[in-house]
Amino acid sequence: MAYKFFEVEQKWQKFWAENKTFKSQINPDKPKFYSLDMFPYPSGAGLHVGHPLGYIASDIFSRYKRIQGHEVLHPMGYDSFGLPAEQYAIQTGQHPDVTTKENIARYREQLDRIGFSFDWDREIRTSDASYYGFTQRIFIKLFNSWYDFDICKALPIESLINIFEVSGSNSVDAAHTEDVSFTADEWKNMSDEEQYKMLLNFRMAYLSESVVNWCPELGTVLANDEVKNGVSERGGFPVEQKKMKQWSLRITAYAERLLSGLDSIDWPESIKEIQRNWIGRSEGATVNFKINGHSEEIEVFTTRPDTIFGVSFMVLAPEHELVKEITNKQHLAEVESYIEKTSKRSERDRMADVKHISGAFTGAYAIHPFTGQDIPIWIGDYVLAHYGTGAIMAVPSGDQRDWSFANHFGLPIPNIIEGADLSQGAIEDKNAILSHSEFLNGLKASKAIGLAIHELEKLGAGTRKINFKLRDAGFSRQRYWGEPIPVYFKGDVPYVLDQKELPLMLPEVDKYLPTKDGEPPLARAKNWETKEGFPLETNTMPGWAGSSWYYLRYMDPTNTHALFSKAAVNYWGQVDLYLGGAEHATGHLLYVRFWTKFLHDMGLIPFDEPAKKLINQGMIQGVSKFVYRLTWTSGGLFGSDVLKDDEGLLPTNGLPPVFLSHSLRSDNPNLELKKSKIEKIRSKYNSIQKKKYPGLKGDLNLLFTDFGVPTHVDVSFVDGDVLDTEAFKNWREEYKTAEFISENDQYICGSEVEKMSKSKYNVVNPDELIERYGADALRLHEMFLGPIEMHKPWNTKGIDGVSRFLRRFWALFHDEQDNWIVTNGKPSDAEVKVIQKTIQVIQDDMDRYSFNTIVSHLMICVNELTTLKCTNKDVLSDLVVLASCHAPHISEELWKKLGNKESISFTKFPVFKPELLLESSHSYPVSFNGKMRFKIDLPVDMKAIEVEKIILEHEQSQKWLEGKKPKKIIYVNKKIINVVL
RNA sequence: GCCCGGGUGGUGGAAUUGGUAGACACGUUGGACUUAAAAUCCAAUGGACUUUGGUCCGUGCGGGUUCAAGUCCCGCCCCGGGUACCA
Repeated sequence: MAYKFFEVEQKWQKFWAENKTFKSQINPDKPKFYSLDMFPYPSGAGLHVGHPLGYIASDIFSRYKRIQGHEVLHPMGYDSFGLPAEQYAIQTGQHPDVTTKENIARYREQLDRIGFSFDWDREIRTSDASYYGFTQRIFIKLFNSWYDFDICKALPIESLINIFEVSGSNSVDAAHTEDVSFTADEWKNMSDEEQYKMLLNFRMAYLSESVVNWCPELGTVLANDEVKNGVSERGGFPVEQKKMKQWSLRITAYAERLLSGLDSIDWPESIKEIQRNWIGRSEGATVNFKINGHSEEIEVFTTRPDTIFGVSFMVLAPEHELVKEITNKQHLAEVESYIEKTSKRSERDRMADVKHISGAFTGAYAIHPFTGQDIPIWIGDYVLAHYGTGAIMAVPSGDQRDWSFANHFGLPIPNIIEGADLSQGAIEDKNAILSHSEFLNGLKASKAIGLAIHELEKLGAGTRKINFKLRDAGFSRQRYWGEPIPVYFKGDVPYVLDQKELPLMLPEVDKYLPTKDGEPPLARAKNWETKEGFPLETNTMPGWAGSSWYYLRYMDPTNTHALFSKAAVNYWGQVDLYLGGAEHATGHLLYVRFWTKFLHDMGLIPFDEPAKKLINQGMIQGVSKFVYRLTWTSGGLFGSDVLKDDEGLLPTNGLPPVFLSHSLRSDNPNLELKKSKIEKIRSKYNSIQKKKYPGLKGDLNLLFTDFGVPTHVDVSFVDGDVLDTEAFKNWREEYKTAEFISENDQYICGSEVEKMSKSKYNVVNPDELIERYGADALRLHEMFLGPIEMHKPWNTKGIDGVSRFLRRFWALFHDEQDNWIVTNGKPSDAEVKVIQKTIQVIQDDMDRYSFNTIVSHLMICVNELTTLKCTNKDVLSDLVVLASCHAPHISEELWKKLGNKESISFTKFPVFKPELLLESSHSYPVSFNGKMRFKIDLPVDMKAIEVEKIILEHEQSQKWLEGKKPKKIIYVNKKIINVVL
């Protein structure tokens, strides 16, 4: 009798749910372990086999930590605010809350079937008011805070007011939007409203008119990380630059800490690298250039102040605020037309057109701080307004872009590099030696940079400066389905709601679209104002708001007074293992670090990084299958060379579609086969058509080189590469009469690895696999596919292997009639060795998150115990525990049958006893000059000198020694012997 | 272009940190059991020679270090990801 996975799995899933087996609590007697999955957005499509991959891995590890004696927090929830539900609402009028709840129910059902050890009592949903009320509370905290660069910490805004009152703005280095300067007296002379407005410049959440990524198609702005290649990440719609008043969070204040914090966490190097690039720290200097005939100065940022003597012109971004000021009359027309031209070009056009050099001369000149020479000031779109200061000093000898610009416009290229040839391009090498550079002559960049800054500082013309690419995070979305921002306006001035008024509930609206005047959907809500009648903010928060702190809420999900209790954060602490996709590198994973640092500064949590260890699970790709429909059978009127009557036109409507098997697509070597098959179809078509259209003259002329149009076919109709033609015919009405040009009586499909998606019909649904093979088999198989971090195509065939393993596992405990055959008593030495070896390797593999190799070792163990005909209870008990993380259902059942009352989750991981593995003899591989030649069995405790003697006298050795004496004999771990000749 | 990863049988992938390359599985082939199929079990399975005892070659390519290299070093090629006038 075979193992009946269906009953067993249902039984235990029910048991775990009813007994709340995986409930976690603050337990000071036990070490804690927090294992977290990135919570899903509940989309309408449900789960495919790719989704649970990470959940299975984290579940395995959670179960492992549990039986290692940890109190494990392993929660799950839903990131349930988001665009798709809203798009669906716009189309159907269905409230996003309704669809979201339906989708969640479906997700839950699917998740439950896989046998996860989640503590469902801690479930959270970001779209629940009981959750987003606290997200709003964090926003208020951000609004009421400022960042002090002197102590590198965010502080309550009151402390900034104190500083202003005592010593004005200049004694403090506060993160800010606009440069301002005032004394304590000036501050005190401001009205309350003036003071309030001034503070807005320093808050961690601030409102500003800024250039944003506007997506007209989606009707909302997008964050930088939501734009890929100039189009929206979701939907791929074009994105424009637009000036809008919107909320931003001052993430740039944390740039330095976000960067240095990466060194303290065990995250994949690739993610850290992406974040480092995104933050984009560069060290250099700002240099101020005076302008001939103007009072203003131009400030530039450069990483190479050492090349200052190579400056031969300056370039401002077309949007630079000084451009209009300094352009003289002769050049005004040209400059204005250039600005006009560049402003029309979208970000995307500019990106596509990098090599085209353009610019215009303003007619103004700057003054070199050291030489006093005149430097022409140009504008050009290769200088970006939003990086650095929006202006550069151009050094054509040391920067390729400056060189190209100079070359294009015939500007001088002064040489400041010893022995350099500048005819082909700039010399960017930092090891080059400087010349024609006064006090920097003969130096390399490494020395010269510091000296140049020093001299600039002496002149008051520059200062050391660190610059970041990271931009503040836009926080307004013109959307309905998101957290309302808890802000109201008195005139133009924003005020936050009092904490007591939270949650600010999402209002009902008649439509989920912007208003006629282009206001966001919330503007449609009735009475969208405070009790006093002040209008509320109509923007909502972006998708990443709720996910930036959810891991903290899991610790204390039902707390109604606070985000979480002190006791809970102190006990559970950081996430120990965080599993999720790498696509969130510059989004979620950066924002969650930002909010964690902020909440840490507020004294709410004792740590300032969210997760110690991060693993990115790879994507499971779909293997799409294709059929190839002969072009002339795709219906309609054909007037091509392919199909002709005398008039050149033939109706092919109603003729059966014909599909060409994959290898017949190529002419060789199957051309003859293909010809004869197509010939058959041709005569058949002719006779049908002649009957149908009696007046038809001539025959169909068919080309044999028709390769067929590749068409996606549902992967469930394909076994290996062979198409189930009957299932295919029943798929769609138009295929009912389909004919197939097969090879060896089989229709072979083509295939390609692609992302899993509904439209490609390559989605493999976990439910069907569970029905057929069981949840344990699915879990084992997903792990067995390969290392967790790797992208890999889904391969259903392999699931037979783990399915067989489960049957063999079951068969260790049962005879053919399913009778229990486990025996008490002392295990044999061989049995002990097998299980001890397995305990050792599985523990090692667990500790390095190598979940795929554990499956192999379980298989090896079961195979070896089967060979030994092991029925010993102690050995088999250990084995069941080892298997319980990957295959919990079958293990739980066997555990019960072994006579245990409690769930296997409450047992202990088997103890590895190395002394039980000691061997009395060992098989030594013997090599000569590194090449393995033979093996020899010898006692382990034999002395080295005796071993050498035996080996050298061995008849096999004579061949290699040829009578000579060996130079050296090398032992590796006393196990491998290499004889050096 | 720049910055990260990676290239191992027909396939997915092992190789505990320089020490018996190809574990484990899929697939394929042959066999057993069956009226038959499925299921199950057994055997073979990197390549080339071969006197059947073995021998040689093999981890993208070319060099190097070492008694010993998939692993370390140098120079290429290819694939995947990130990023892109970032001064």
